Amino acid sequence: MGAGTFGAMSGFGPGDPFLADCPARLAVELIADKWTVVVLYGLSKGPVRHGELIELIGGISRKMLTQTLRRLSAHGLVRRHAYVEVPPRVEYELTPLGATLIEPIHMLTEWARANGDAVLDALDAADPEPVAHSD
Amino acid sequence: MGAGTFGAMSGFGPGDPFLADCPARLAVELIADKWTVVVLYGLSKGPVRHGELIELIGGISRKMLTQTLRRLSAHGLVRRHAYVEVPPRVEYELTPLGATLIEPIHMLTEWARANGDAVLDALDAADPEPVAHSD
DNA sequence: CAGGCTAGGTTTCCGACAGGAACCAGCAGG
DNA sequence: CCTGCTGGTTCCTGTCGGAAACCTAGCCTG
Repeated sequence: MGAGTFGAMSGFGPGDPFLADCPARLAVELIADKWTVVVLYGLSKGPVRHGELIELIGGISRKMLTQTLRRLSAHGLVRRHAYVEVPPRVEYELTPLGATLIEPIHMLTEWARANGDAVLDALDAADPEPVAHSD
Repeated sequence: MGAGTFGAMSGFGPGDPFLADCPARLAVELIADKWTVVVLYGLSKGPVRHGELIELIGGISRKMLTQTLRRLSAHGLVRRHAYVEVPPRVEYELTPLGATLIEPIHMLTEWARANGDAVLDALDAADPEPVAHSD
């Protein structure tokens, strides 16, 4: 094959986070979750309690919040601090490793803030009537 | 997902991609998919065929690839080129809007490449063996 | 003293979705 | 004639997400 003429497949090497056997794929799939990015973003401002996250995020169930936080904790991105009080108080905070994830996530959310409108506009143009129930 | 009108109380403003009613949340949930990031990354080098993506990604089924590409196409991030040939040839490429997503995704994958090892290490430390019951 | 409250977590049930495999279309070649 | 190549769709099933109820455990209130 020519040099650089067909650049579609030539650019991917064993270090690319694209191939199935690359460890980066695992990390990408780690955060490629419905709630992971939102939860991490919610923790970016400092320690937050369980109930605070529930109300803050809006739409997540207790089960999914606990599950997501447990997974992040298991991956070393979040630290759980359970105070032995009554009523029980549990705070979650980012670990230094988790804090490094805030940067790319922030870029992602910045992109969303800048282009979310264009995405919704394209979605509206592609599917103009999602309300039409003219069956 | 019911985007209820929950009142946010902390330092998150109405423009934050964190609240349920923020359009950026929609965009974040758009890419918070198991395959979306990987597919977009696969398209970042130029037009790619359907079968090429299948082999390149490794692990994705035809259905999920088509579904993911259709969704990205509906959101204006990907453009589909179907050549009327035999055997049929279909190429997908990023739109300019989709190309702007490559930057944050690249940051994400760079983070994954840099910290994926630490994540796996923390995962290994947190769950070394499920038979260790010191309790 | 009994019952309810708070706050985090878990369990159960159910609906939706991801995923695999088989099938379809349409022409070329053995 | 029958198979194969390529992209896509449909069917079936396993798994996952979501809602609500239940649990713990101390304190407050009646």
